[in-house]
Order: sequence, then structure tokens, then C-alpha cells
Amino acid sequence: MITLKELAKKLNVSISTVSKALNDSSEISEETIKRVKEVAEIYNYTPNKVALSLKNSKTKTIGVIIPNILNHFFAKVLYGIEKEASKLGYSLITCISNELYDKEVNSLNLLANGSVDGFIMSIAEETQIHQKSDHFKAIIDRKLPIVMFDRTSEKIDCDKVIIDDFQATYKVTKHLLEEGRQNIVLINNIEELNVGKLRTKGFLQAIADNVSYKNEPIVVSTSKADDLETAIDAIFDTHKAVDGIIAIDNVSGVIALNKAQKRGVSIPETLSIIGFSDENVLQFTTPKLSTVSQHSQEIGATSVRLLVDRLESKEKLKQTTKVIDVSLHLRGTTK
Amino acid sequence: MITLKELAKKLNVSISTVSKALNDSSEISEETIKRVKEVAEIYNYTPNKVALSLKNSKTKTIGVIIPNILNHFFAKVLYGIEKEASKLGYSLITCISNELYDKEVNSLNLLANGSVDGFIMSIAEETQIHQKSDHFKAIIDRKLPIVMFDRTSEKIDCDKVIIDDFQATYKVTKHLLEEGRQNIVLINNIEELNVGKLRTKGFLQAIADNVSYKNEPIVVSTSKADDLETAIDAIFDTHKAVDGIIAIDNVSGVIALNKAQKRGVSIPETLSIIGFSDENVLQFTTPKLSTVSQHSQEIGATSVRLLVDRLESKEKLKQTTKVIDVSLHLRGTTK
DNA sequence: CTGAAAGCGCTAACAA
DNA sequence: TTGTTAGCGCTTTCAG
Repeated sequence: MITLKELAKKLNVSISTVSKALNDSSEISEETIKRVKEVAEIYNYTPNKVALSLKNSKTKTIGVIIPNILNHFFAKVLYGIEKEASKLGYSLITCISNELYDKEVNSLNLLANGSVDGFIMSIAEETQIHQKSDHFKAIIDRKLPIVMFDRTSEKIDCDKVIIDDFQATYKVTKHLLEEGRQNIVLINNIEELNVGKLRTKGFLQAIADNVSYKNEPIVVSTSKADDLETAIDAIFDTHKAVDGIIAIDNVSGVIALNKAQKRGVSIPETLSIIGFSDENVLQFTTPKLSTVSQHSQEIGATSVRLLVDRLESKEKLKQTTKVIDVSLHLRGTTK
Repeated sequence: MITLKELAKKLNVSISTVSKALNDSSEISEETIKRVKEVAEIYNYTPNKVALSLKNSKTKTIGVIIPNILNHFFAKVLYGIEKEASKLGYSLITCISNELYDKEVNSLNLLANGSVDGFIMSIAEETQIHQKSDHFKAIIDRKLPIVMFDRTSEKIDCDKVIIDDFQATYKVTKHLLEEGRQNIVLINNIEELNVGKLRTKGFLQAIADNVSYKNEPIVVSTSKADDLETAIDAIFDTHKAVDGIIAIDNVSGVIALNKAQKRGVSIPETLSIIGFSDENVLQFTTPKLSTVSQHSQEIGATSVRLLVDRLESKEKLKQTTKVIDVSLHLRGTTK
């Protein structure tokens, strides 16, 4: 990497002249600017990012902490974050907390030493179970803004991007009720997470609001099941009359569809299934799974915009919570 | 963030004393070291990463360029990279090329300005189709080492981590031949990529080496197919006698399994299927897909080790190519 | 219009 | 044992 100093020597001018010329300063003559730029071009000069960061106390870099990159939802959010960040001239330092509290604390502290201007993150499962939040406070105290998406904490006052989880399942349930389903099972594979709790609430409320629904709402929690597939398969034994399944996580919907088909259940005639999966699973099933689309990419992009707005605004902005719309994509597994 | 300077003032000593004390220099008295460390602890001092990077001309950061984060193979490699890098004390700046040449060039240049010590990457599809490689040369000329994984370029002399693609399909094909299959179809959804070409070669060679195989080898290229599912479904019409399918990409194996099942083909009795999918798809099918495991996480970890070795070694190391073993996981879709 | 110098936070050679 | 100083690469104020 060639530096200003070296350019200056080659040009027989001072360092500051080169710097100013390259920044089109009005202090420098047209003539000199041209000369400097030519030579800079030849030697392929680019300003050293680290020096700039030190000088400006700004890195133009966002720290991203993802609980689990193998989960397609998070992968897609990251995709959205990367796209928007790169559009706005920001780089990404990515850490993966692997759902662990310690790793999350670590990543946060590691990057809070000047490496990034702010954070975009989703809370690790372990952190959420144990309701930890002091580490977030510590970061915010150090004037590093955080944007939380999907898994957020009420204890922390920061920008948030979420979907309306309650509303999502409320809508889904309502749809199944309108189909005339009377034995709806909700599969909850994420009960420790707040989003899991909210989605369950939406389901229960929708059923409570429906006077013509005869049965008790059924919630099957599978999180602790050693084997998700077995647990889901068992639903068909335990609840013989099941005619509607809502799967509020990434994968359970597809599994339920598979198990139902193996048992010869005709879908969507006698059973409707709606999942929270991303489109990537669609190519794996026939009929195609009906899903709640969480607009994952949009969640990522919005998070970036929120953070960058805060970083680049002069005034102190108020903390906001953006709610991203969900949409119901009815495909082959619903009527 | 508190700085050395501020600590020094609070302690009434010089900046360098503080610095040395914190680094346990033998020049400083036990006494002072203790005093300094206490105060540093109180104010939660951590050295500024940017300043260190500038000082040392080392960022302890690796630039990672992934063609497509939504592809589970790459997500898993990234997972492996992150885990190993973090173990070795390195951070990751992640870019996603989205399979585009321009984006790849851009990311490379963006990070080559001092942001990272080296790169780990897999080549974008577009780059590989057009056989571009000058941008890699430019980076290496700037003394930034690159480790390429999976999709590599023969034109570039750098560390590489690959699987033995030829051997992989050779083994797979041999297995199907030993099962007695006589009408094997290879589905190639990645024919523009070198790995696609190599895997195809391995298939062809295995068949050529087998004297008792009666028919011509069949390769179905689907890359340009608007609809992968339709293309795969059509195989069963075009090649009625098909009794073995090898899918050399991430998803085609599962799709083939689905389509076959819909047509009532009994698996693995009359048809064997082997795919290159990762384990994540297993929960979506019954029987479980037999696969070639590429040890994606290991690919990532090895890439990191290769790069870090080079970065931290005094001598000039020779460029090496690590070949990661593949293993054949026979499950329900093979005999 | 151009240059010298200070400073961002840190380390290390050298001086005291 | 502690302090002074220079320098990593850059921008910017102030002098010339």
C-alpha cells in the first residue's frame, strides 16, 4: 500500500498538499490537483482505512452478531444487512454467538474496542432464557448504539426491528378457523424465546375470539424433544382429529407435512399446514408449504437504516421500534 | 472508551509507564504495575483496536468473501471459519459477492486498504465463468494473502482448500455400480463451475472404468433451466429406465427424491439417489437422503489455519493445497 | 497556493 | 524505574 508520504516524495510536494489535492480542496491549484491525481492513479493510491478510522473516530463498520448462521432466517437477514450496508458504504464485522451468552458478551466486548461504530444483533437463546441484559447496557453506555432484530429485550432501550409475532399467528389461526378447522395444533419448537411466547399468545387469542370453535386449543412444545421428527410424528397419534397445524419455527412445518403425507393424510383436504419457513424449503415439498413470510431481508435492511440514521444524524434520535409486516402466503397446504 | 492518556493523568504518571505496566513490562516496578492495573480495571480500559492496527500494521482481521450466504454449504463453511478464527483471536469482515464479478472486485479492493490482513474466499460464479483472475493477482501483489476454498482458480498461486471432487463422484458412482445400477443419471446444476466439471468427470471415469456397465453415461445439465423442479421431474419421462441418480449440487438430490416418490418409484429398491446436500435437509425427507459429506465446517477451519499460519510465520511458506476428505453417508436412498 | 505541525491512541527505542 | 519522543497514515489548523 502506497502512502501519502511516499506520493509526496515522488511529487516533491508536502504531504498535506497531496492530501488536500486528493480531496479537491479549493486551497490547491487546478494544476497541482491534476498532477497529484495522476500520480496517485498510477500508484493506485487508496487512503488507509485504519488511519482514517483513528483520525475520525469512526470506522464505517457495523458489528453484526447472529445467533445461528445455519438457520436460514438469520442467513437471510444477514444477506439483507450486507446488501444495505454495502449500499450505504459500511462494512460488516460478523460474529456468531452460537446461541451462547458467553460468546455474545465476548463478541460485544471484542468489537466495542473501537472496531465498529455500532451493532446489529439478535439475542442468543441462552441470553434470553436467563434474561441477561447488563452486557447490552454496558455497550450502550459506551455510546455504541445497538439495533436489535427479531429477538429483542424489553429491558433495553434501543432501536428494534421486529415482526408483529402476535398478529402473525392471530392471522394464521383466523385463516384456519375460516377454513372451518376445529382441531388446530400449534407446534412450538422455540418456547424459550419471546417470539415463541408471543406467537403462542396470538394463536390462543384468535381461538378465544372465535365463538364457534368447540375444542380447547392445543399447543405442543417440542423444544426439549431429543428428536423433533418423532415428536411431530407423535402428534398424529395423540391428536387423531387434528385438521390444522401451525408451525411457528423454521422447519417444523415441513416435517409435519412429511409425516402427514407418510400417514396418507390428504392435504389440504383433511389437514391444513402453515409454517414460518423461508421460501428455500418450497422446492422440497409437494404440495408447497403455505407460510408466513417474515420478510427477513427487509428486517436486515431496516436494521441497517435505523443504525446508520442514528450514526450519521447530528441530533439525538429517539429510540424507535419498527414493525415489519408479515404476509400470509397461501400455497398448497391450505385451502 | 478511556485511553492511556486519560489513565496516565489519573495516575499522575506518563503514558508510556501506563502502557508498559499494562503489558507487564519488566521495566516497571511491581508496585506501579499493580496500581496501574487497578485503575485500568476500574475504568474498564481496553486498548483501542484501531490504534493498535495502525501501529502494528496488522489488524488481526480476516476478510471473508462468500458467493451466496443462502446456500447452506457456504453458510456452514462460514460457521467453520468464524469458529476457528475466533479461537485464534481473529475477527471476520464478511462480504457477500452474490455470485457477481463486480461485487467481488469491489469487496476485495474495499478491504485491501488496510482493513484486513488477508482473505478467505470462494470465487463468484460470474468470475469463474468469465475466467477472470487479474483482481486476485492485484491483491496478492499488495502482499495480502488469499486462501481460496471450494471454488478455486488454477491461474492463481495461493493456498487452497478443496475437496477431491473427481474422487467424490468416482466413489459415489462406483457405489451405485456395485449396487448393480445400469442406468445412472448425473444431475448437474452447476456446470459452469469447475467443481461441477470435475464431479462430472469423476462420474464419467467411474463408468468408463467399469466393463460391465452397458449403457452410455447420462448427464443432465439443469443450470439454465428456469425451473429446476420441472427439469428434474422430466428426467423420469426422458429416462424411463433410470435406476440411479447422482445430484452434485446442494438441492437437486432432495428434489429428485420428492419427484420419484410422487411417481411411486420405490426407493431404494428400484432407484438409488445420492446427493451433495448438507445434513440440514435430512429432516425433510423419508427415507433420509444418502449424501456425500463435504465436511464444510472443516473446510472453513482449515482455511483459517492456512491463512493464519502464513500471516504469523516468519519465513515465506510455500503455497499449499489442502484436500479435505469426503465421506459417503449411505442412508435410506441407497441399498 | 503550499507547507509545517499537531493530534487520533498506541508502542518502543532511547534518555534520564 | 520512569519519562520523552518519534512514528504508524491521515486530516486540518495555522503560518508562510
